[in-house]
Order: sequence, then structure tokens, then C-alpha cells
Amino acid sequence: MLIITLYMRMFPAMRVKIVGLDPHQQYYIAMDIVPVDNKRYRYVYHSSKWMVAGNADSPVPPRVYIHPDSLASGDTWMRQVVSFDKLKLTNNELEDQGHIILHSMHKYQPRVHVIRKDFSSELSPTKPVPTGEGVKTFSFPETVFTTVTAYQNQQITRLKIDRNPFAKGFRDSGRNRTGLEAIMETYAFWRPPVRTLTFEDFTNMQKQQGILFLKQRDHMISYTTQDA
Amino acid sequence: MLIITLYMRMFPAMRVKIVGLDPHQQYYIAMDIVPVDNKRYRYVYHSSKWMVAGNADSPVPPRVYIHPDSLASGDTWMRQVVSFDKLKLTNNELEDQGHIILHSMHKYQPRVHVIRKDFSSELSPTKPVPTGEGVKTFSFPETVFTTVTAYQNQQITRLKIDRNPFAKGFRDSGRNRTGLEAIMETYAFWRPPVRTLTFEDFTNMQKQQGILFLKQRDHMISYTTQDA
DNA sequence: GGTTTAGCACCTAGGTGCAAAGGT
DNA sequence: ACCTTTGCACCTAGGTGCTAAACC
Repeated sequence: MLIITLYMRMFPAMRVKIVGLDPHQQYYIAMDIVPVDNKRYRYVYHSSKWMVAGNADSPVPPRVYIHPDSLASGDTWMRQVVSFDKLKLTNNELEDQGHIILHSMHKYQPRVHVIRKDFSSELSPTKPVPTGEGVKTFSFPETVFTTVTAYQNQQITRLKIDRNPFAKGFRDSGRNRTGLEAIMETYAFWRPPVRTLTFEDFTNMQKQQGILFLKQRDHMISYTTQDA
Repeated sequence: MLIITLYMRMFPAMRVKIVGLDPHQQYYIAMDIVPVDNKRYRYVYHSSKWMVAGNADSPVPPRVYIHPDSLASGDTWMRQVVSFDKLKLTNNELEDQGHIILHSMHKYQPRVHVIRKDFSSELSPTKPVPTGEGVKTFSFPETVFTTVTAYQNQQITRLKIDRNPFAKGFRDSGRNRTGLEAIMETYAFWRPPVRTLTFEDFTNMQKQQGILFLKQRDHMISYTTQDA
């Protein structure tokens, strides 16, 4: 019996813990991202809600992100938390660097696939994941997200800046600080190590709608949603 | 029949072109580095030669660098130049980050192994490469090198600085230059793109003895030799 | 005395939000 | 009016030789 337990950190990446594999069997692990519905959305600021704003753009053929540790044994996969933090996204339909192509302002659901090696002669970034015996697919409703090219909500921005090491330059104590202030920060105050955004962070902000940031720069910055 | 053609760039990395594989068969490609003799060397500056300076330190169990594109089909391997530029070295015998451990001031020979998948149940970074049917090993006498922790020869230093993008700060036009000079360099003079050091570079410097730089920082910086 | 290390400034490479400009 | 792109300053992460100090 195969079980995936969601080790829920949606920022910056989806991470899963996998149990129940055959230790000696070889597996690929892959992710794809599928539309939730055929609607386009817009964010209504005063009500802090995503509203339907017409029909979806015509979908692009879905791409598959094959986890870079593939191919590995069940034993190896189960020994670690499998993180998808290298997955990159784009809204550029001409992209051919292996990024996953999505439309902005749409809702999507990431899926995790566990694929037994002896079944996967056709696994490819540009082909749909095979189905049937030897392939298990998992999706978690709490990971549905909405894509954007600019943050719609300042709470999201603040969480991102606080949690992502690369955004350190925008932290309150990092912006417009003097040399002395930088020294003070280092020695006088203790700051906990940077950690990634967790499911609970979102719960604590009143089930804020999750969004996903999507520029042509193509960096992966994903958030959980709490639509339920 | 399996043939490896050495695509000779020993700086910063050994690169090989492989032909003659079965396109549909799966292969690992790996490198290890073995002692050439049981001597320790020192560089005699006035004669520009490496001289024997006693017996070798006791050898450490050799480690294997498995090329990160492994496992791949013969077709995939033959389609590209296989580069070992991510291989890292150290003189720290306690290292456990998968680096290859060498002694300084010793002579070594890198070897390339092509290993058919159905033969390699025991391939591991810490175990010797298996031998026999399904495993082919190649070594090239011109790639023998001597390890050092500091450059013994200024010609080597200069080549390194000129060719390695990361040493750009030490180039003549990059050191102590003013803002104006930096602009001049960009607009007024044309500099060819940085390229890696080739076999021919060494030939042109009167068969300078190759050395290999080996700090605990563990970066790969290898040079060809021209002892022949 | 020769060899090795540690700290440094200077690079490459690339991930951030911001603000202004561009698109539709 | 709203969405997207571009150029930017500011980060992380890590690869360089140099120098002075430390190690034998």
C-alpha cells in the first residue's frame, strides 16, 4: 500500500513525505499542475476575494516536472522529504527551458506522481504522465492556488519578504538602514533562522486566499490556499 | 566497439566525447583519480621541474565521481560532450561531501569509466568501480597532473586568471582600475569571450608541467601536464 | 624553510520586490 | 482601468587568487 503524507510547506515549494514504497524498486517522482476550472479570476480588493471574471484562456499542453533526484530507489525516496523547490513556472507559452506554463489569473492544482520504473518507458517533460498500474497520482485540495504577476494583497507580500532569504533586502530592518543599524541588527537583536512559509502561517492569517507569483522571469513562488 | 575521444579541455574540467555506445542501452559514466607512483614531489623553481622528494603518503581509499547526468541512455551520452567540471577535490581525509580525496604534492591520473547499467548493481561513490564485462575504463597520459595547495609557477597563475571567469578580479585590466577604465574596457576594447584552458595553451608554454590546485575549499581546478 | 590555512576583496550566477513604463 | 514587463538595487550562494598567519 502506497501512502503519501503531505509535508506541507507550500512556500517556496511543495514538499512531500513518501512511505510505503518497495525499497528495492526504482521510481520516478514527478509533478504537474492542472487547471481547477475553466474560469478566469480577478481579485476584488475591498472584499479580499477572488471573483470569476470570464472564461479561462485556452489551456496549453501540460508539462511535467520530473524530480531531479529521479531515478531513485523506493528506499532513497522514503529516506528524505521530497521537495519541489526547483520547479519553475512561466506564463510565456514559447518557453522551452522545461518550465511549467500557466496562465495568470487562473486557478490550478499541483499533482504529485509516483511512477514505478518498469512502467515508465514514455516519461517525458512534454508528454502527459502515464496512467494505470504502477503509477499513483496524489493531489491535495489545500494546495490549490491562483496565479498572478503582481501581488494582490499586502499580507502575502509581507509573508514573502519575511520568509524568503532572497527578499531579505526588503525587510523592514534591511531597507534604508545605516551601517550602524546593520551592526545593531547583527549583534543586539536575535532573529530566528529564515524558514519557509508553512501551511499554518496561512491559517493564522484568516485563511487568506493563496496566490502564485508568475513573471516571465519564471521563478517559482507558490502559496497554499484556504478556500475550503 | 566502444571509443572515447578525448575532447581535450583540462581546465577547469576534463571533457570527453563518447561514441560507439548502444543508443538504447543505459550507462553510468564515472571518474576516479588514481596515484601515478608512490612518490612525493616538490617543485624546484630555478629549474622549473618537479623533483622526487620522498615516498608518497599512505593512499586514501579512492572515491568515485558519478557523472550527475547518470543514468542515461547511450544516445543521450553520445549527443553531448561529457564534462566533469562539477567534480570537487580535497586534501581533507575527513571530507564526506562526496569530494575526491587526494594528497598534495603527488602525481595522479584521472580515469573515465563507462559502465553498462545491467552490470552496475554495486556502483557507489565510496566503492571501487567494478571491472569486467560491461565496464570500460579510459585514461589519457597527457592528463596526469601534480597536486598543489599554492601555485608554484606564475605562468600557471596567469593562465588561470585569464581563463577562469571567477578570477576576473585579478586580471590586469580588472585590478586597481578606475571607474573610467572599466568603461573604457567595456566600450573601447574588444575582449574575446572567456574560454576554458585547452591542451594547446599548455603546448604553447613550452610543455609547462601541469599542476592541480587543492585547497580545503575543495574547488576543482585541474591542469594538463606535458611530461611526455 | 617550505607548505597549508584562514580571512579577504572581487568576481559569476541567479533569486527577490519595487517602481516606472508598457500593453490591452 | 487593470494587468504585465523591464530595469534596478539588494540579496543568497559560491568560485577565484592574494596576503598574512599558522603549521610543521
